[in-house]
Amino acid sequence: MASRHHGIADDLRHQITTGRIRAGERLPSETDLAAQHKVSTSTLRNALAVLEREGLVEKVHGKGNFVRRPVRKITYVGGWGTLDPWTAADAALHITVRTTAIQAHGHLTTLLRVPNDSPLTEFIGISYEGETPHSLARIYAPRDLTQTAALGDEPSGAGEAKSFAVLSPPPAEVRETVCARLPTPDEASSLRISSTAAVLAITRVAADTAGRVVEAALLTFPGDRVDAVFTTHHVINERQTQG
Amino acid sequence: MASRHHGIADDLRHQITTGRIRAGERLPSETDLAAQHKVSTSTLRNALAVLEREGLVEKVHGKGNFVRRPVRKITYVGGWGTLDPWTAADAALHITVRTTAIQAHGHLTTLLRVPNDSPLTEFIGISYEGETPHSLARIYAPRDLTQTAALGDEPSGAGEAKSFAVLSPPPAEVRETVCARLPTPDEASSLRISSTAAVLAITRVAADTAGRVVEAALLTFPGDRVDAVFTTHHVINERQTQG
DNA sequence: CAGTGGTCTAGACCACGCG
DNA sequence: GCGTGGTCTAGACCACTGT
Repeated sequence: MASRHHGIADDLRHQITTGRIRAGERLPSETDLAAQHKVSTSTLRNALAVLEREGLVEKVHGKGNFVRRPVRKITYVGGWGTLDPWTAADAALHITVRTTAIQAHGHLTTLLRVPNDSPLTEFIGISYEGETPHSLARIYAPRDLTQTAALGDEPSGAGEAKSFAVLSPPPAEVRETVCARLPTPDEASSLRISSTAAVLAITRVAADTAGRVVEAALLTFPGDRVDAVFTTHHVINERQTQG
Repeated sequence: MASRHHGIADDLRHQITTGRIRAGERLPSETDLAAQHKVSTSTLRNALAVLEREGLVEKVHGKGNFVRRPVRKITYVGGWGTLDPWTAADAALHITVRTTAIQAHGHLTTLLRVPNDSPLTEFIGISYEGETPHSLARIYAPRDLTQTAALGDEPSGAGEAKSFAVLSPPPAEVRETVCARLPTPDEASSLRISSTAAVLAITRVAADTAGRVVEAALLTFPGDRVDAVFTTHHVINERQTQG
């Protein structure tokens, strides 16, 4: 055994995965667990930290440690998925969106290729599957493009969850930059994940045929809940999907 | 200040980013730092853990805590980049590859769509920029396809570093599944990153026009060193890059 | 208020790297 | 052997949640 706390983590993990302790249930208090395993509370807390990083346990200050509901893997489909973007057409998804009028500044001007202070619409969204958050989105678009087809600010159901897409016609070019990192404290609490768990961050920039950027989306997903898939078709003797 | 150890982390981070302590240098011993900041060693170690997660500090058992060289961001280009895959055509890259003959089993049979025990060639590679590792690759291909154009097992220079591509002609379809997670202990030590830092894992499956899988690659990158970029072009009235 | 987790202490002892 | 980080202890005290 590598170390005492890993052994305890193994034990608890076994109890969780075999259903001895069920999803949503509270674990015994850290004091009790420490006593049961005859270790100090700090050692026991290290064991819990392992499980928390693995996404098996959620700690709630003042209440206890809870077994997380097993993850349902979601697939983000790249390239402005014309198919349903969450794959989870069946999952009971619901989304809350807040819309704000803002002005371009900082990175946004670079992403959208617009001058400083140019008018934008900002959409901030969180999607949930039941109680569990699965994504955070901040989407920006030039304001003159968001008059026609706009995602309403009312919560929408599963079928409409078009990857937070704001525009109806697929743009000519979509460029997605994917990055793995630890969540900011804000993201960790919004997504209810450990601040030491990995998140998948996607920056999606969509442009029309004229090269005008029509949307920039900053998407964040818990790493243990979503994979992103990108498919490229190469036509004979021709590359067509490389920028 | 959120907590004592965050304050100390802030202080040390400031000293590092302003060059007060330079890249590659060793920090004072934990005992000394604890004394300087008038905290217990455990608190000080928590502070260092913060910096380690941020990728600023590398801990080496028995030797000390070292300031990591600042990251040079590398871009992985998706879709079987026909352009240079690392973008870092200028970076002093070098790669070591180990080639083995193995037989398909478990997940590999699914990925490559071959029967159990069918003969494969396995390439295991690590690429370095100077001293710093920046990718791990395990590549599998049916053995009969690896006779002709094979990546030599000799270290190769920057220009040749075709994203560990084993085959010369671009395949008809490339499907890349991207995922953010914490590294396995093996990956953490191979990549010399904290086991609590995020990695970007890409599973790339390439098929030819007949639908035969010609290569499966399992790639792992330190999250703080690489982004992956995927570009999709939609031709008018037609989607052509969606699977 | 009682019960929970969160932070911190001041040590002990072990494991690793290097001369 | 000596200096380093790694693990662990047995507490104290603080902060949050519920009644």
